[in-house]
This record gives sequence, structure tokens and C-alpha cells, in this order.
Amino acid sequence: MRRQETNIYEIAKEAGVSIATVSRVMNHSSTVSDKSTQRVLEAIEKLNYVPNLAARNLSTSSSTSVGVVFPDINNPFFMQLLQGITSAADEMGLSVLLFGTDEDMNREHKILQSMRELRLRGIIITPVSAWDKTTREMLENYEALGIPVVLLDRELDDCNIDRIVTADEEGTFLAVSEMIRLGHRKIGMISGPEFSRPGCERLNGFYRAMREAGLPVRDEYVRKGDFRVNRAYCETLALCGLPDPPTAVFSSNNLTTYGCLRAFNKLGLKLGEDIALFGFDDIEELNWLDYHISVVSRDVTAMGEQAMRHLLQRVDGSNQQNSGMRICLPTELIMRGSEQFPTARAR
Amino acid sequence: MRRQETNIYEIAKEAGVSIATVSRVMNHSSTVSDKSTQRVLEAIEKLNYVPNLAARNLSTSSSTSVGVVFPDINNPFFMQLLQGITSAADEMGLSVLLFGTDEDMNREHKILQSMRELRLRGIIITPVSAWDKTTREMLENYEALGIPVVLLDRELDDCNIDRIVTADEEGTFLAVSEMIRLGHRKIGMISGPEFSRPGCERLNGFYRAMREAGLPVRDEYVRKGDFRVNRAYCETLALCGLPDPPTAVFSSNNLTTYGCLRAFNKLGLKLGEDIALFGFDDIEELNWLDYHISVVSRDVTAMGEQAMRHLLQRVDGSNQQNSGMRICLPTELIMRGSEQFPTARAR
DNA sequence: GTGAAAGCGCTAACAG
DNA sequence: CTGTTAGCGCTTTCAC
Repeated sequence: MRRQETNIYEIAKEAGVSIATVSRVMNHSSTVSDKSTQRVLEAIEKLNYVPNLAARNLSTSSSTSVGVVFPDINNPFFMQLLQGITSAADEMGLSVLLFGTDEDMNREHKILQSMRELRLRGIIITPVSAWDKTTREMLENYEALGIPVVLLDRELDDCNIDRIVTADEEGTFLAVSEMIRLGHRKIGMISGPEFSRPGCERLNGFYRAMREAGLPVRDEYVRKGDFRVNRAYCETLALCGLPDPPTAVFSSNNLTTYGCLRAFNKLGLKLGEDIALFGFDDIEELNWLDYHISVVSRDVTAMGEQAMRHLLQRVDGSNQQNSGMRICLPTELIMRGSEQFPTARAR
Repeated sequence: MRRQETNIYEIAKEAGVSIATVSRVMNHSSTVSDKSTQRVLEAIEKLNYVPNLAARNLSTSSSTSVGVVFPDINNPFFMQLLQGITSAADEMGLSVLLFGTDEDMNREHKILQSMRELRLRGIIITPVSAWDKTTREMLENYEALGIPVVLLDRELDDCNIDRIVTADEEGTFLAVSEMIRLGHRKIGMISGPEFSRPGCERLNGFYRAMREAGLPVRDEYVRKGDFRVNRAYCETLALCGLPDPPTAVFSSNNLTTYGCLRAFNKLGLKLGEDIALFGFDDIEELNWLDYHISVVSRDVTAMGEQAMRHLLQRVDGSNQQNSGMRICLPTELIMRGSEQFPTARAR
């Protein structure tokens, strides 16, 4: 019952040629007579032959799969990135090996370690922490071994590995500035975790907007989040429970935005009437639900595609050298109304 | 700059033993003297050696990666499945290769074809269509080659490949029966695509509930959906625009539920007041947003884990034979209020 | 244009 | 306990 996989010898025998010729036909590597080509092709067809990639890779010491390491497989943001990555990958005939770290540095190290034996073509990673020396060293080690690495969305501190990131500071700055222009003076901020570079950048953008507008930032208005719903929920509750609560909140990522909304609902605060909200990263679903949240948006899928393309370019192109390139993608402000100064200010 | 990867010969030389001994130490395959073991281990440590998996796999003609083929990488449902799959996979030391078909049968065939050269350890797939002969044949071919396949969530018609599915018919039957018990007589249904087995099953459950309650089903109440938001949105609009609209709607999957909600919002229908809703598959986000939708729920992550475990069991265990086993997981009704008979019936 | 043969890095008998 | 050797399936010189 259990058939064996056909190998190159069987094809050679069937076609009456040597395995070298079969190999040549398959790779178009050098000219083969029409007759031989014909017979090989027929044999392949007849025996339903598909070459063994592992053998091929071993022989050429190359690889056709790239490793993708994400901190949270369930976050829609990473799924969009993945969408872009896989679509670019199979355009180029590569397969994607997916790993999830669950925002756990130790898991990340283990995964990075176990990936070594795969001899990957390249690695795309959104590292858990910007200040993780171990991860940085492991990645640099990959680079030294000739396996290119691209950091996606989150950068690593003091590290010259190529990266694709977003104008986090700038986007947040513009968004908060816009809120200020609309009359907001008391603006709350649910930040990202301090070990995340985008988190810090967005916080910086917030501070800069306030500073440039000459507005003071009250410490109790800046709440430390972790890019997750629950923490953001709690912090928003605390924020809105202050004696003198803000009129607007800036939320540092998609999940955080959910946390804010949940808190608003819990407190019975109506968006646009009692409180304003501006988020980082768009959430398509919310538009269907009549939650018109203004956001700092970016083309996430394109970001994933670009990461993949950049990785491959590094492999194939002349620029084998790690250039430490930093590709910063733009953001776009999408105004949907939630940023307006609340109609009912008094509470 | 570009270091070479260390191989087993260098370790052997460094440790002053043969490659066989190195191999033995690494695989614990047979006893090696303490001294040799020690020296090998030191050499490995010193040279930072990691064996080449491709070579190992080629030599043993085995594989450590499984292919996962999903129709929609962006749908949170599949992400939850993937979560379960990857977590079970790395528990067992396997890697996951992810492919997306975008609900396109042709892409599915291409992917399935290109996967052949990977000589995978196994395949987990949610096929696009239940009646796709080509996909069925390709999968049966994999089975014949000794590569186990597990169908996840969607079954294939007339096919004895192992599968993990849900009690779709039953779950829907219970949900709709509950709505009837609460007083609903006119219930609309946004179905799944006709080529999807779960879609059909859920539709069947709906019909059975109506039949057993002795209620007629009006053709115009049953709207054909495609498990996507936009189609569901349009159909729900049409449904609610009927001269005599239903008092409740059953939505066949998570995305469809979003479509319904969007339509309700568009029409200004308030959930619980103007219309009732029951959905298949829970959407965690909605609870944070004060949308308390009653749903037929299931443990999606566990479903993914089980698929992975079942696959491996097939590989390792005695039951090499494809048993054509059908594992049907239970569903659970979660009542949150959206199923109640609307307070304002007249419209 | 084609075949023989030497690897790619590792495992697994088979002798010692 | 350990080393030698023959593969695993394919690519790639190197002669003819």
C-alpha cells in the first residue's frame, strides 16, 4: 500500500539516461538534446516524480525556507504582517516557517536556538524586547553565518541589523497635535511596554506634541500599558476615575484600543460626548460596528511584503553585507470623528 | 567575515574521535564511554556546533516539519487554530510550515503540489471545498505515500481521511431551537457557502430546528452567504428590508456575524430591541464593546492542538493505517441576551 | 551533449 | 565501546 517516493535513479533508468542528465533537465542547467529532454520529461510524468528538496538543498547547501518569529500569533496585526510575508514568499517560491514567542524572551531564545539546525534562508523577527542582549547576539550570529535577518516593527537597541519599522514617533506626534488643535488640553496616554521600541517612540511622540504646544503633561495622565487588552482596560479605568480626568485618550496599539473602549463602556462614557479617543493602528472590525475611531494607520500587509522582499534582496543581491539599513514606513492619519472635543465636557 | 557552518567532521577531529561517535553522542543511540562523551560535548560547545537537520532528515528519510494549509490567514478563527497547532507542534519538536489558499481552489492545488518536494511529516488542512476532487486525490496520494493528512474543521466529501470537526448541525439546531423557545417564529439565516461542509451542516441544523418545531421556513429568510463580511452585510440588509422581516437572525460564522451587525447598524436596528441575533463561533472582541452576542461556541485552540496530536499519533503509533476516523468536537451555547425576543416588535 | 564520480552532512549497519 | 563504510537523493565538476 505504502508506495515509496520515486528518486532520480528511477527516472534515469526509465528514461535510459544518467542521473546527471535528469538533473540537467530539471534545472535547465545546461543544454540537453531534445530527445533526452523528451524522454526524461516523460519519465517524470509517468512516475509522478517530484525531487526531494532536502537532498537538493543539502547538495547545494542552500535553503528555501525562511523563519518568521512573532511575539503574538493571535494579534490581528501580526496576522496581517504574516499575510504580506507569505504572499511575497510564495511569489518567490519560498516557504514560511512560523514560530510564536508569546512575548516571552526565554521562549524566543529557545526558538532562535532550535532554528539553527534548519539552516534557513533568512529570518524575519519581531523581537520581544529591544534591550534583549541574548536575542541580539543570536541574531548577529545568524548574520555572521550568512543568514540574513530582518527586524520587523520592533527594533533592537544598539544593533545594526536591517529593519523595517514605522514612523511611530511622527505618527503619534501628528495625531496628538491634531487633538490639541481641536481644543484638547488634558490628554491621557496608554503607553506600550517600556521594553518595546515602538511603545517608547509613540510615547515620545506624545510628549513632543504636548511640549511643542506648550502644554504640561501630568504624570497621572500617562499610564503604562503592555500592548494587551486587559492592562489597557485597567489603566483606562484608573485614568477616567481621576478627580480631574482627561478629555481625550491616545491608545498605543490595536489591542490597547480595545481595552480603552471596554473601559469607556464599563464607565458608561460615550465616545464623542464624554471622551475622545485616538488610536495607533486601524481596526477594520470597529468600522462595521459603528465605532468610528480615528487612528494612526499604516499598510501592515505591505509592511510584511516589504520585509520579505528586503530579506531576499539581501540574499540574492550584491549587497551581501549587512548594511544596518533602517527602512521607515510612513503613517497616515485617519480621522473618523472620535478625536473631536467631547460635546458634554462637564462630568 | 562569513563563517562556515561547522559540521560533524570538525567536531570529530576536535574531539579526536570518529564521526560515528559524535553522532552517537548526539542521538544517545548507543553507549559511548564517558571520556569520549565528554570530549565530544566539549568540542560541540567550543565550536558552537548545531547539526544540519536537512542532512539528518535525508539520511533517515524522515522529516520534522508539518504543512498547515488554511483558506484565510486573516480570519481570527484560523489564527486560533494555528495557535493550538504551533503550541502542540513545538511541544513535539516539530516546525510548522504555513500556507494560505485565500479560499481559492486553484491556489490550493498549486500549494499541495509544491508541498510534495518538502517530504513533510504530515499535513493539516482546511480544504476550500468539500467537493473538490482534485484536492481529495492529492491528499489521498499523500496518504498513499505514507504522509498522514488531517482535515480540520472542513471535511471532504466521499473521503476517508481522518478529520477533526465540530458538531455543526447539532450546535445550530440547539441554538435555533432556543430562539424558537423564546418566542421567535420568523428566523432568518445567513448561511455559509454551499461548497463548505460546515456551512451545509449549520444550514441543516437550522432547517431541522424549524421543522421539529413545526415552523415553516420561508425561502426569502434563508440567505446564501460566503463566510465573509461583505456578502453577509448585503444579505442581511436584504433580509431586514423584506416587507415582513424576521425577528431574529442566525449567523453562520464569525465574519458573517460582523456583516449582520454592520447591517443592523446601517439600518439603525438595535440589538435586543428591534432584532435578535445568534452566531456561530464566539468573537471575544465583541464582549469588550458591549455587544453581547449569543453564540454557538467551541474551543478553537484545543481543536488545533488536537489536530496536531492526532496527526503525530498517526505517524508514530501502531495505527499507521488511515482509519478514516472522524473526531467530532462538541459545541457549547453561550447565551448573552442577543437571542431574546425583541422588545419592540412592531416596525 | 552526456556519463562517471565526488561530494553535501549525517545515520546506521557492520566489523573489530 | 569505537571506527569504517555504505548509503540518503541530488548537484556539479571533469573527462570523453
